[in-house]
Amino acid sequence: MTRREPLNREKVLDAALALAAEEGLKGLSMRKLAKTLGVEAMALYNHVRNKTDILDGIAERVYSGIERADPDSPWPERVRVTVLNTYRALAAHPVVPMALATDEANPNSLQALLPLDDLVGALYEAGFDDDGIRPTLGALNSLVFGSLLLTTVGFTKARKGEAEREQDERFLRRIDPAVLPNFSRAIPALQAHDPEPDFMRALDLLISGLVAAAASGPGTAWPLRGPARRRRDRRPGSV
Amino acid sequence: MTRREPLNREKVLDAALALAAEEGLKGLSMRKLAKTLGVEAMALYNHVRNKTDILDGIAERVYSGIERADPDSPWPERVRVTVLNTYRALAAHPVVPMALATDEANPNSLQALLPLDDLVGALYEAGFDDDGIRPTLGALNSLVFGSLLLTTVGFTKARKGEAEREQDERFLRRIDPAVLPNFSRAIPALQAHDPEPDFMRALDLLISGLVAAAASGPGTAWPLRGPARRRRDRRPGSV
DNA sequence: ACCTGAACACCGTTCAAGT
DNA sequence: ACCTGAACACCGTTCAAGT
Repeated sequence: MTRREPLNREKVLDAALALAAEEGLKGLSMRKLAKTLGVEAMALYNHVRNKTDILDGIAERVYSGIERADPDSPWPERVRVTVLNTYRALAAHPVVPMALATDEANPNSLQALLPLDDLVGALYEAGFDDDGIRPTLGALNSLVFGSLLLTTVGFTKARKGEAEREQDERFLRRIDPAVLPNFSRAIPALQAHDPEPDFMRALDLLISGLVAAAASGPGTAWPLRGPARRRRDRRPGSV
Repeated sequence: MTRREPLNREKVLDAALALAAEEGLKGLSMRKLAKTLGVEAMALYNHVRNKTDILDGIAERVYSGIERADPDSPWPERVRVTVLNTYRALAAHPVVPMALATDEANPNSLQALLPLDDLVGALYEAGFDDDGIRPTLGALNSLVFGSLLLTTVGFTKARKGEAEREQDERFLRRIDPAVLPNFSRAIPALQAHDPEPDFMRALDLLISGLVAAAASGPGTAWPLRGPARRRRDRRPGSV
């Protein structure tokens, strides 16, 4: 198989994204990737520093594809749209959140921070101060990553999955309603659904919490506070 | 080095937890694990089915160490304490959320589902119906996993970290306040903090959203709904 | 019953060598 | 300038062999 044009970084990243979509993060190896490009593994190192560089590259690509929200919309809507668009971009390429979570990739382009900047701006406008920004942003980011990882999990095996699914079935049948009364009642409702609508509802739940916190102003921004295992009537000074 | 007593499953799991705490999920290999036990890698297979079995085993251990909430406390407090205790148990052993996220482990003991059962019970009591349980539980789970993964990330490198930290510094200095005005303003506030208090505040934010949704009753439980990218003046079914 | 050595099929990466 | 082959230091796991 002769190749007219030589390889380049963009072609390597294209192929990496395609291979990862097929086989997941584990299946994305330098050797297999090279094979899809009709080349030996070592040839890749002429166009890419190492595997981390590839993962950083695809993360950067996916991040820069995030649509930005209308800057004139009210802040809760801006939060909602920014976070949802981030979710959508990452959900389309599950390798990226996976690689970020395992620290195999790191977001390292400034452009990728634009949606984050929008988010921070919306939160400032909502009235959160510097100390409220951090946990609030953390909540939004965690929701995105957590949702992606929990629903994306096993997406590699998902297609092989005959035996897997049967094992899950067996596990569910072993559940004793006497020991797990609530969970066993919820099992039918917890079966696989389209993850995006569920994410949207979860996000709205969180945003309604943000709205309540913003409305109550500083000092009372976090209801329901108190140390975890001790009862306390006083609420130690928040924000 | 002579050993009086032979190995057993519990000792293997102990050593695995210890090695993973030192070296992270990547550092936990069968060969290295065997070495810490003064044995060859292949000896482990007499006590454990394979590596997945080890990861399942430590996940099960950590999960069964989750303290349960007082069943007589009001439902929002029960949600808060259950989720917080889950967070704490997993935060003490970051390999576990990591292994679950990468699908290298799967929770497969019924006992591990007890906290989840408590959570579902609290949500039913709050008035969520079957269709509301799923996204609500998803939001709580996602918050826990997302928070753990985002703050745990790089915990392996964290101790090596001189060069790493310097690189982060350089990245932050490259940020142009003209292009990322909000984010650059927030940088000081976003610097590393103790993650647990931030998690608690994020959780309280979400719970206040749950309380609002529960109070508004079925049918209007999710404020701020509406399609993502279209502007809308009307807000369907707000609280 | 428990452990080991050699082997197989994989990894990422380096280095000298080819064109 | 770009690619390759051989090699190094790793993986998880199987299998026959040792005690």
